[in-house]
Amino acid sequence: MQNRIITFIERLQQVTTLDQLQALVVGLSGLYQIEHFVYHSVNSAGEPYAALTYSVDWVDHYLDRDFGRIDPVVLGCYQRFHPVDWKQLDWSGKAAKSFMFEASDAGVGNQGYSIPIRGPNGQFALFTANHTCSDDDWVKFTDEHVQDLILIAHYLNQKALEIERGTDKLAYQNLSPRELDALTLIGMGKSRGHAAESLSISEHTLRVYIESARFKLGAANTTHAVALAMASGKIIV
Amino acid sequence: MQNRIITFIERLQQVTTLDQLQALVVGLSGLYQIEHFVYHSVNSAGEPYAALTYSVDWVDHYLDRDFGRIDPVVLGCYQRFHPVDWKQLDWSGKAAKSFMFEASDAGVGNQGYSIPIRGPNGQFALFTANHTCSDDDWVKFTDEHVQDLILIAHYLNQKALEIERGTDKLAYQNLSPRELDALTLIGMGKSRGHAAESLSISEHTLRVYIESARFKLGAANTTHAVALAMASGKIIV
DNA sequence: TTTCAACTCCCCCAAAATAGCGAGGGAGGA
DNA sequence: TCCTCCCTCGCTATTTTGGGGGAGTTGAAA
Repeated sequence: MQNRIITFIERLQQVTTLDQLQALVVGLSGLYQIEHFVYHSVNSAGEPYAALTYSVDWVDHYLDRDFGRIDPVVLGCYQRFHPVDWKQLDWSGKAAKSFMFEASDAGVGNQGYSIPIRGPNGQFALFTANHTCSDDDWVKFTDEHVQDLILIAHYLNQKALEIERGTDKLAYQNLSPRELDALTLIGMGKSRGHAAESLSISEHTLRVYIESARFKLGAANTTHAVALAMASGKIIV
Repeated sequence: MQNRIITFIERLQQVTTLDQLQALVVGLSGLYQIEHFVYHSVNSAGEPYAALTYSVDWVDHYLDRDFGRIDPVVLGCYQRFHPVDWKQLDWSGKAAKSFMFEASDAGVGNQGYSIPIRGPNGQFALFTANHTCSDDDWVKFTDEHVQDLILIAHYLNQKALEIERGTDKLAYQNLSPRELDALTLIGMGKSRGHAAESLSISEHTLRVYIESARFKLGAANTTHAVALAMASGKIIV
């Protein structure tokens, strides 16, 4: 069934707004005869965006309760590269279990398959197929369509980034090489004094870099600056 | 020609070492009748790895001269998500031009198409197809095989990460819920006092969590602890 | 040419974090 | 039962950071 992915790409090419992207994802549901598809993304500024077929109530509830911090799908995929079947995830833990029940009540199917996608500047997105069926049927579906799903995830994210870039108004500040060096060393656990020594500069100069980086990142303190720089992929410790 | 990607995946499944991955990439060259394929990756520890068909001399020269810092392909792809034809990149600039001449002398073809791929913890990889031909022929090839190339890039990176993960020995310490809460709030830029307030505990108690987390993570200070917890996906700020 | 951003260095002092010593109650496993 | 881990709280002294002043060089872009 090569035509479905082609159909999808043809439809995708017509898309120019986030609303249309939402409609496209809803259309996927019909195309593949799968109950739910979810694309959701968190960009470097921490602004979330989603195009999905779940009920509005469930989405509101999810955001309201900040379920992103306990959802095993999100937590599990964040550290993975390869697509993951929900059965492989860690659903033990009280929070995860009660989350699962709530999700189930809200119409989320028992089977899921999620693909993590990452863009520049620490952007992270998930593309999920969700359905209600037996384990065997689900394995059959996923085995048959992994490649389609990977490509759809890729193209969806590409389009989402494309649309967002148009509307992206935050003049994002680039950190200078020295600022990055300083943040990296501090993030590796060195004190200002030691970090300065490593860079062969005075402790004061290092402090200037940290302060400047903090200012550019809008961080409240050094720890925050390191966390923001890491989250946006600017530094790796 | 759906069979080629299937052939590739079949071959990939036999791969268990980095040497075999190298051989697989060389094989791609024959499979698609393209002069060069390059997969190269930089993991979170900053260790590079590459599987490619360029000459050893060129690779050595490239590494020796630290061309990764001026190569327009690397620089351009680092800020992009979508695959990019080399013609779209910025080849102006003295350094880029002389790099291009050197590459050309070393047997690198005039046409290129590169796909950026990103994994967890800031891992970044590039998959490139390189050939010598006319612009028209190249557009024809890329148009026809984008999907194959995207999938190959994805699977190559998946395999590379899989092989690498086998060799990673990071000791896994579990942080308690309160420790995670504390680290998360601190990572979001709160001071100890405010974080304690948010958790409705005394500032002292919060301090104990941070210290305990620091100890478990083997971190030198709070900033380091937050950085380590983020890098290992334990917290999301 | 001017301008601007990045890089480098110095002072002082208040605020915050770290390091050391404690304590006790509750939940769960050996 | 005992032991261990988690959660909670207090005190004091020392070290590290943060915020406020400055000032000079270099190199690239406008």
